[in-house]
Amino acid sequence: MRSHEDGRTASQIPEVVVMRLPLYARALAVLEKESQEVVSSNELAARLQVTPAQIRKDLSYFGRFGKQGRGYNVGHLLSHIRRILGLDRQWSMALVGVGRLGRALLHYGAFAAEGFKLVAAFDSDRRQIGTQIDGVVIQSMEELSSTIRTREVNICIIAVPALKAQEVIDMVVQCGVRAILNYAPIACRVPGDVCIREIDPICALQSMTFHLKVPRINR
Amino acid sequence: MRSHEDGRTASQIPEVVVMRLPLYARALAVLEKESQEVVSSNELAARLQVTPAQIRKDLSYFGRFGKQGRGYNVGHLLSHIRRILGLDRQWSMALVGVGRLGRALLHYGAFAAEGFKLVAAFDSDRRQIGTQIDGVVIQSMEELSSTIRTREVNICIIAVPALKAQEVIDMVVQCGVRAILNYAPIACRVPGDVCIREIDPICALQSMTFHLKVPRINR
DNA sequence: CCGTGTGAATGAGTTCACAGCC
DNA sequence: GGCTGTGAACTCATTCACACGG
Repeated sequence: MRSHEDGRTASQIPEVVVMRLPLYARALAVLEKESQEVVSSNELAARLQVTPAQIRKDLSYFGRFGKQGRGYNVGHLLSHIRRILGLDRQWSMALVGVGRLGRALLHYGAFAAEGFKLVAAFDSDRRQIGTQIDGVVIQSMEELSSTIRTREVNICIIAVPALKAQEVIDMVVQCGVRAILNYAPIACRVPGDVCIREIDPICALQSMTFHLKVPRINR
Repeated sequence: MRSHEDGRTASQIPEVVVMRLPLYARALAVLEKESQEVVSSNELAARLQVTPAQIRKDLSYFGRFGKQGRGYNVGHLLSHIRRILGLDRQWSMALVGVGRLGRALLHYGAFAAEGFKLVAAFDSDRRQIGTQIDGVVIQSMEELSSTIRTREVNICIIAVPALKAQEVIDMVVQCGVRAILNYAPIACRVPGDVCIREIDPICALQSMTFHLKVPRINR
């Protein structure tokens, strides 16, 4: 269904592989904190509940990081993966929609801890504009375009009601944002060169109940 | 020919298919609200950014819901999907971990609106125990086991720190919970008959930066 | 004609299995 | 002996294309 090639951007690395790298990075960070120097694909796989072959194959897309007979140096592999993912720098994010969910996200410390800095927040509610949450001043939607450009925002978090989401997404895409973390429960349309990830707990719940439905045999 | 919705064996339906059904349900609910009576796989696909064949194939795992030359009756298909997913009933959830994130989840109205009722909340922080948030009294971890059983909790939401998550998950699994929505940033181990879904915005961000990394050519 | 339902064909992703190196 | 890196084999998922029914 992908509309058409835009050659240049189209990475030949499977998206599933890219999505697993952060998991590897996280596990390696734990090992590093535990002062473990070397890890085998077997050990890493056991921690992550995947197969060792999966890890080796995934890594092989990017280079040869291991030593035969020994395994991977934890620190080296971690910094390689971080560089591959672009985690060796800070990223600037803007939040659109400062309702309950948006406020919770503004307070959420883990983004900054991982190098994702929330530098701006926007809402259409006049009463909120000008107020400050965790050091971020809430701005009007009219200011969105100029602020995103001047503050060089790379990523937008969408936390507006479903009905407004597509419109807001179109706006931020128009401003040159190419990565969107979408909390709105909607299947939205973005150009092929824009990356979007959905956070949708309702869908997650609704797909789990499919399995619960069947009555338990041995309780 | 596939076994129909009430088979009781470990489902032979691909998990990807199950995970798409909630999206179909959501789109159909919108159409129903718009008073549209009939929809073709083509139209539905256009709304959801998937292929029409995908939708038809997915639905064919569960039965034959359409009419040739016409399409699907919106209301009928929606109620079929809801029944397939087990959304034609209420589900009881418990929240473990009432930190900032947990509190935000307790306030979140959409769960209840979709038939997922938060009936209990647990935390290890003594100061919080006994206090009430949105009608739910926060209980101690010691009460978890008995409350989950007496209140017949089907689903647990995990919102505890990463270091505590596996331990808490083991506890709730021990209490017979077979569905877990995990907000803790950890790859956790559950028995094969337990369904778990991860909500992990950090991973989502970290996999998007892979694509951002490449400098934009035409800004 | 139009659109579903579905085998068959294609494509993507995972696992196997082993050569090669430490 | 142990473990990586990787083509080949295999499994799983998506798309095609068309027979069939409204």
